[in-house]
This record gives sequence, C-alpha cells and structure tokens, in this order.
Amino acid sequence: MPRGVLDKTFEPKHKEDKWYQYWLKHDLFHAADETRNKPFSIVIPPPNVTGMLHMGHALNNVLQDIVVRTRRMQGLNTLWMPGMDHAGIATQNVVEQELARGNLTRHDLGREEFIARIWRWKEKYGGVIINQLKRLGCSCDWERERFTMDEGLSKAVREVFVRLYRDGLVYRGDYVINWCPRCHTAISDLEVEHKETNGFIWHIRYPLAEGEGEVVVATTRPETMLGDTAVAVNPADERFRGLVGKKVVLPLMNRVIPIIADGYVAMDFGSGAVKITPAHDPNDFAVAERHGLEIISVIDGSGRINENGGGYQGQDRYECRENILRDLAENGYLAGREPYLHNIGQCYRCKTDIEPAVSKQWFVRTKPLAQEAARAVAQGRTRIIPSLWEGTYFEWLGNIRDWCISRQIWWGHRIPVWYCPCGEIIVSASDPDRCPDCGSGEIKQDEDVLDTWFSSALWPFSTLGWPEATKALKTFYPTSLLVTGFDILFFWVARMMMMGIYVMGEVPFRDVYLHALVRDENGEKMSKSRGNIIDPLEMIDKYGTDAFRFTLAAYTAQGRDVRMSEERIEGHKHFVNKIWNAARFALANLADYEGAASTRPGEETLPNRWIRHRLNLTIREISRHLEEYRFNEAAQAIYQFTWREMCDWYLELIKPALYGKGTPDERIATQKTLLEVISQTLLLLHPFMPFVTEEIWQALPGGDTTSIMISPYPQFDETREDYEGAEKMAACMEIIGAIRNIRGEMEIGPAARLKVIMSSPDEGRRASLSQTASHVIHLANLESFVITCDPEEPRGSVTGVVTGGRVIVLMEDTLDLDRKRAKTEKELARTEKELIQVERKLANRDFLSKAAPAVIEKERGKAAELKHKHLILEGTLKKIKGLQIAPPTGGISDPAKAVHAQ
RNA sequence: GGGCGGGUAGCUCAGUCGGGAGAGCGCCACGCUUACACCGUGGAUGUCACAGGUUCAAGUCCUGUUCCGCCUACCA
Repeated sequence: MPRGVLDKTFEPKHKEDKWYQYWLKHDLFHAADETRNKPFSIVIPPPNVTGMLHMGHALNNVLQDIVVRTRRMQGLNTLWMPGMDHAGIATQNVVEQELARGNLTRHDLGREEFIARIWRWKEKYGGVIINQLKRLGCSCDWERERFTMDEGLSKAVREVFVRLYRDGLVYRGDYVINWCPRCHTAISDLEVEHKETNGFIWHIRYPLAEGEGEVVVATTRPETMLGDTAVAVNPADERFRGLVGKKVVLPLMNRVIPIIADGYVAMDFGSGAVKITPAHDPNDFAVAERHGLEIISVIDGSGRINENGGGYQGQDRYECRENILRDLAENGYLAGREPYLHNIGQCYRCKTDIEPAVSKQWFVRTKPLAQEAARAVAQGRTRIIPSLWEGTYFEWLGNIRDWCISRQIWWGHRIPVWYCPCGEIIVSASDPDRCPDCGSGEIKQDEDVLDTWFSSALWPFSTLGWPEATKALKTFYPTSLLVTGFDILFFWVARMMMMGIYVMGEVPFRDVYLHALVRDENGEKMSKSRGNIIDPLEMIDKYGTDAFRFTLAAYTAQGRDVRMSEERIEGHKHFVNKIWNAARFALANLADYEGAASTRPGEETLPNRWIRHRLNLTIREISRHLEEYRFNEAAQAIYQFTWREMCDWYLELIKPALYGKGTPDERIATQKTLLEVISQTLLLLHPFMPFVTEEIWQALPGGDTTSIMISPYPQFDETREDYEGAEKMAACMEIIGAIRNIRGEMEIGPAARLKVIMSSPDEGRRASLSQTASHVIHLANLESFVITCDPEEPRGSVTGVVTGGRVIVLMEDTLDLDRKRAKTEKELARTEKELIQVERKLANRDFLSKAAPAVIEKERGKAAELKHKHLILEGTLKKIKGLQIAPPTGGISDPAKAVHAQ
C-alpha cells in the first residue's frame, strides 16, 4: 500500500495475514538472550497438543499479547515463550479412539509402536492451535517454541524427579487413590470432579456372629460390602456399648468381621455404624491402618467385581449394586433406605465415576514445597492479581495432600526408576544398563508415566533451557508475569510455584494475573453439549481479529466472568471502521503536509491545544490501567478518546482550518497536530488491535517504515498539560451542546442556520468566547453568533443556560410555544430538584463543619450556578405563559404587551 | 459443611479515595453535512436485591436476610 492512501474499507481477511508474515519476516517477535534493555518475560500456558482454539484460549492469549506488545513498545527486551503440552491422557485418548475405529487397542500395538503412533499423530494433526494463535495476532517468539515431551524438557523432568527422590520428596507406596475405570489409570485429587447426585443411603443388618442381635450399618455404596473387613462405631456411642470387640457376619459373603471403635465415626449420622471397606474408601483405609485390618479389593481396574466378590464376580459395580440390594432384601438384611443427596467423584477427562482403590503409586510429598510456595506470596515475592485469589491459594496450600504423580498410561514421561530382581531400586536421570548393586542387566523400568502436570510445573524454567545454565535462563527467569485462568490455580500455578522455588531457589514469576472464565451470553459455561459455543475463529472470519481482540479486552473486568456475545464483537467492528475512516480523513488532509514546519507555540489553535491535552491525559490513564491489568478500563479509555474526543469533536473542529478557512500557518499547525494525534492514538491502540493499526501506520506520511510494533509507546508528559486551553475549548463545546440541544428539542432540522446570541455578564468570559466563536458557528451551523452582555431575551427566542451565561436562539416565526414551554418546564423542574438538594446540604451545620473544604466549596459553586439557572428559567417560563394567555389577536406578534399584562 | 463472587437502565455490564448514578447495545426523533449510514445530532429510561446500622454524606463501609453462580470438602 503506497503512503498516504488507504482502501475505502478495511478488509481484515486480506490484511491480517500480510502483516503477520511481515512481522515474522522482520523477526520482530524474537527476544535476544541478552541485551542492554530490561527484560520482560511471559511463558504461555501451553495449550494441549490436541487443542483447538476456544474462547478461553482466545481470552488468555489476547491478554498476554496486549501486555507483551505494550512492553515491547516500551523498549523492554520482551520474550513471550510459546509451546505446547503433551496432555497425557487427552492425547492418548484421541489416538486410542482412532485405533478403535480399526477395532484395535493400544495393547494390540504394544507400547513402543503405540507411542510411535502418537508421535506421528502429533506431527500430522497436533499443534493446529499454534496456527490459530497466529491468527489471533499473538507475538510469541516462535523460534523458541517448546513441547513438554521434547528432549530438553524431558531431561528437565528426569532431573527434577531424581532430585526430589534423593531429597525424600518423592516416594512410592500403597494407598487408596482415585482410579478411573475407563482411562485405566490413577488420577490426582484435583482431577476428580464432584457432581451432586440424588442417591440413597441403605441400612443393612449385619447379624452378630455369636448370640442374638445385629448391627445396622448405613452406606451409599452397598456393593462395596463385598470387601468389608470390619464395622466401626464411635467409642463414645452408648448404643453400641458392649458390642465393640464382638464380631458380625458379613451378609451374602458369610465372612466374620470384627466390630471396632474409631473416633472417625460420627454418632449423629446414618445408623452410627459404618461398614469398613479399606480397599475402596480412603477413610476406611486409614481406619484399617490404625486397626491392622485386612484389605480386600473387590473391584477391578475396569469397575467390575473381581475374584474376591464371590458369586458377583464379573458384574459391573452398578449392576452388582442392584443384585446385592435384591439379595439383601430377599434375605431380610435390608433394614431400609432413605433418599440422599451427595457428591460423586468423576474423572475430569471422561466423566466416568471414580473408583477409589488401593494401588501402588508414586507420590510427591507436597507439604514442605507448599509451605515455601505460600510463603513466597505472603512475602510479596509473587503478586496474585486480583488479590482475592490469595486466600484460595493459601487455603489450598495449607490443606494440601500428597500428589499422586504416576499414571498407568503410555503417553508421557516415563518414570525414571528401574527395578532389579535383586530388589535394588535405581532412580536415575540417565538410562542405566545394569544394576549398580548386583551388576545384573535384568533391570526393568517402571511401567508408569508421570502426571502431565508434573512437566507443566517445570515450564517456566525448563523452556528456558534448564538444567543447562543458559543465557536465556539467566536473563528471563524469574519471569515477569503469568496470565492464566483461575481454574488452574491449583493444577498449575501453585505447582509451578512449588517447583520453581524448589529447583531454582526463586519464584517462577513476579505477577500472576488470573482472568475469568468465558461464558455465553446467558452466563453459562460454553460446552459442546450445551451447543452454546462461540467459535473464536468464526468470529475472526466474520468481524476481524482486531474487533474480536478489542472485545475480549473490553469485557475483562477483574474478578468477573466474561460473557461473550456476538453483538459486542460486531459493535467493535464498527469501532475498527471508525478508526479506519478517521485515518482516511487524516491522510486525505495530510497529502500536502511537508512536515516539520516551524510552528510557533503561540499560534497553536485551541482545538489543537485541547486535543493534545486530552491525549496526554489519556496516555496516562491507559498506562495506569494496563500497569494494573485493568484491561477493560484501558480499552474503554482508548475507545472514548478515539471516538468521542478525537472523531466527534477534534476532527470536526479542525475541518475549517484544514480546508483553508484560516491562515496558512494555522493549517500547517493543525496538520502537524492531526498527524501527531493520529499516530499516538494508533500506538495506544496497537496492543489491542495490531493489524489495522499497522496497516494505517505504514500509510502515514513523513516517517520511516518502522513497524508500529517496535515504535515507542506514548508517554505521559507533565509539561504538556494545558488546562487553560482545554477549559476554553470545553466552554465552547458546552455552548455548542446547548444550541444543539435546543435544535433537537425544538425540532429544528440540522440544515436550518440559526441566529444565536451569547449573553454573559462576565467580560473575561466574553473575550475568551470570542476566540472560539468560529467553532460555534461552524459546529452549531449558525448564521450569526453575537456575544453580548445584554441580558435581554428578544421575543420569539429560546434560551439555554450554560456556565456563566446563556445562549439565546432566535426563533422568530418558527417558534413553537408549546414545545418551548415543555422544554423549559422540564429543565426548570430538574434544576429545582437539584437546587433543593444542594441547599439542604449547605444548610446543614454538620456538613459545613465536618465535610472536606473542597467538597463544601464545590457545593457552593454548584448552588450558585443552579440558582442562576433557576432564575433565568423562571423568567423565561413566565414570559412564555404571558405569551400563551395573550389574546389571539396579539399572539406572538406583540409579546411585550403580553408580558406586561401579567 | 466451609469459602468466594454477584444482584445497578429494556439487555450485557462498568463504577478505584464514601462527596453531583455511567458505558455499549437496544429504543424514539431529526438528518445520506464532501472520513465514516459500520455514520451524525438530540432525546427517553434507575426503589443501585431487601432490612437495619455507621457517617455531615452510602451503589461504595459494617451486620443480617434473600436469590443466583462458582470453588472446595474423607460424615459412610
């Protein structure tokens, strides 16, 4: 596109790819390992390799890009580290589904072949999301792109595991873990979703083994009774006094089990007696440990009853439940049931009901790590924004339980542990070929892989090259900021804190900004099943990336969900169009601008002074908002400035000067300011709307072809404040507003040129207003504009009250008295109401003695102004009434008489 | 069970230090004025969930109530 020319309309489709390629070609996203400039770094929350861009990604990455682009323009050595997560279970699921279409399972292929298959899948289909991020305009340093399973990161994973093991922070043992019968793997507590479900509590009779009597137990899961090894009651429970130590017969199984006493049992719940199934309930497991009970697993890895379940073997756990209930009832063991609302744990991946099961797994001892992670935030070494999440963070870390990190799947980092038949356990970062103890070559590596989040926890330093002491690591760690959704505060953020501090001895990031979830316009979570998904790419196709990005930013208020609606995006497409057309207007009027013409400050026109002042303040406002991650406020500020101030007022105000209605100097001065204002506005807009701003930027006259991406971000400059000029302009704008208001209310079309008198008793004000008279004439479309001290309102006029005076619009024969009366009455009523309020305040002695002086002063000023306004309006209304009651013959033609007749 | 957030215009939501209730969209009226009808100008619209309290002054601070939403949790 040649300089100085823009297409009639902005076509995002054509321009977005062009500029993205341009930025790539000029290597503008790349951060140097070392520069003199202060570093700024963000690591991307790595999307799953199977991921497709959804609203959550879009929001997350647009916010990051806004910060990154701003910092880069501010001259920091800015790194946005991109990459992807191997997403263990999710990815394995995808490839297994693919196999299932050919009626194959991973076991048919074998481990090695299956993993090879996943890698091939990854090369072919994985990472679609990376290109989608590019469409969002993300300015990641793609040369550094990493993958959690790549060589370097795998090395980091092993290294950390070994360290943790040596420090006694990783251990292996048999515990009740959360087992997903569909994924066939253990999952961590965090990966269990709790779903409220209507169920029942069944009461079951367990007869005493000796003598008469029974104990009634209460349970929500009767099928687990197959694995019961005790019945527990509270030691203080009178009802069971004398029974503790006796035995009961487990119905249907005819196994004799003891009655034990344990404080864990609540006396006021259920029947007061709890069946203990150590293999399938974490609490029962703990009870069993305390009492040395037998542990009998009765449910296998697929959720079926195993060989310990007697006649129920082979049945699905829920099918078995029905059968057991039937059998219990038939044999008189069922004492009753009551409806019960409780929570059932489900696998967060596949929504299958979790089966708690005893199993040998690897765990991270989290307590010591969590303490440090909490301390770091408490000491302010890392800031959590918005701070209300701090409480949640501390709460979780304070009650943290050990982290089960082994997974019985194949896709992931295989646990770097080898077992020798001699009993030796080898934990090593590199593959050993024989047992260091007995020298045997028969060693076998642990079959399990690590939880995906284990490698994610290392992301801030593993991506920078750790365990190598790279320059990048030195420069960019700790990272400056992490931007992510609050939903992974525990999954990811807390664990990065733990690992970062443990491995690096320093927190992984200075600031953590937690953004909200994106919901649909009804506030519901977007999901495929609800069918309420808004596809970001579809929005981009329809409205352009810039409009879409701006929308995301504009509605990201801290601590609140983002409710996405298509209409909002459309609205911001209009904003893009507005910017585009403002630029076209500017370019058309800058065609002959030679630049750098000497402008003496004294010749600066008021509109120029005003807009510069406003721009300067807007720069400060936006910078402050961005500094504190108030994206919505920053977006609103730039929107208001661009549209309401620059377009609505400034561009209209300067048209006469540009069209040569003033002096040549004025014209050049105005061109200079126009170019400056447009440029600065584009710079401010760029982080939000990278594409349209670049397109315009490169068409601007004068400058070189440096990308806007690396042009300096505007800075607030105290010395450029100009309240005097701004106030003069504001007074002029108020008058224009008052005249327009009268025009509207009196229903005078915009084409009619009006005669207006501006009356003010203040000589200074009159002088100042005369400076801006031409603007009033132009923007209010006047035939004449007279400034006078004469308070007389000519007959047939309509008056508007402004600060320090009034504007009188001459209507002559077009005056509609009813309208005028209605308008005046309405305004009078409003003024009266306000005046009463203010006067009541000023009459209050407590107010006068206790309120801040500035507040009182303000109220006094307000009172004076309102009184003045009230007086004028009253007078006007009186006159109108006089005219209206005048005899028909007199009418408007003889208003003076009518007035005096009153 | 514990914790957090929210209830402000028809809709979706801002509102930072307690001091004259705002925006966008929608709606009404008038206008195609040579950047833009994806536009301009003007206009209408509020029991700031409810009840108390603190204060000269409360959408804003405190207490309680209520209705939504979310997170978290080993009473079977």
